[in-house]
Amino acid sequence: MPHPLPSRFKAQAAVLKALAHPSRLFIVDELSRGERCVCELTDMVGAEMSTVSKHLTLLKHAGIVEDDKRGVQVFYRLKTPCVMNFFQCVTAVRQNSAKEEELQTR
Amino acid sequence: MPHPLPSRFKAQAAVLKALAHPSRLFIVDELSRGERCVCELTDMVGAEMSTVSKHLTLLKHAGIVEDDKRGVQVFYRLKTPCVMNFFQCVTAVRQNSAKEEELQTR
DNA sequence: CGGATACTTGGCGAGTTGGCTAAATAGCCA
DNA sequence: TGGCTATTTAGCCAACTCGCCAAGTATCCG
Repeated sequence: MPHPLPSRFKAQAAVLKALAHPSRLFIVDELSRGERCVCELTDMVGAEMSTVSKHLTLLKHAGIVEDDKRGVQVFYRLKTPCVMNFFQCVTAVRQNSAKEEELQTR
Repeated sequence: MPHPLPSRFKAQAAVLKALAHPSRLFIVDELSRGERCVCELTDMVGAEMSTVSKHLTLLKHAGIVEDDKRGVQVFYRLKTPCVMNFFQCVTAVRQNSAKEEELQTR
């Protein structure tokens, strides 16, 4: 057994994995504009509430969001606002690839 | 059918998904210090070369790295240097969660 | 040419993900 | 209490991921 990867990469990958889904990315983007309850997010995502609830649980376990029960509703909000910084770079990567594809045209 | 998620989230999620694996994160981190050939990365990752090659192909398709064959070797390098900005925020999320867990101790 | 080295591709198996429906849980109000 | 609404949990299944080994391709060199 040569080298075990530093556990730092495992932990970082776990956070990225939590973000690596269109619905979860949408949710994070939406929460960057303020807290939302599960039913609001459910309407916007366009999936079953149980599915959205699972996505939120996953984001919570990854340490990206936190929740807060008020009456019969549960409100979620971002725990680490800088999460949105991701988007800038992800967009840069995408535009880069788009440009490449255009150039290739072979 | 209520709302289809903007395709922007799908594309962004694809990039994050490519990064969301410990070995690939390690590779990207390593490439941020300069180009490397597959055999160098293989030694460092500690997996079969075929496995590392597959990770590199995946990163290439995501538009994160590009390659360059020189003789019998293939060198990979980052296509979008800002990819490393991710790490700062991912680390912040992780420290945030670590703190939470410490506080909870219930 | 044949052989060695560097890499990629194909295929398989174990494990994970993500969606759904149905059932359970919790809070509010009559 | 019962009924209604909001949410989570459980269970199922199809699809995907990731590792390995084996086989294929490409380049260099003798």
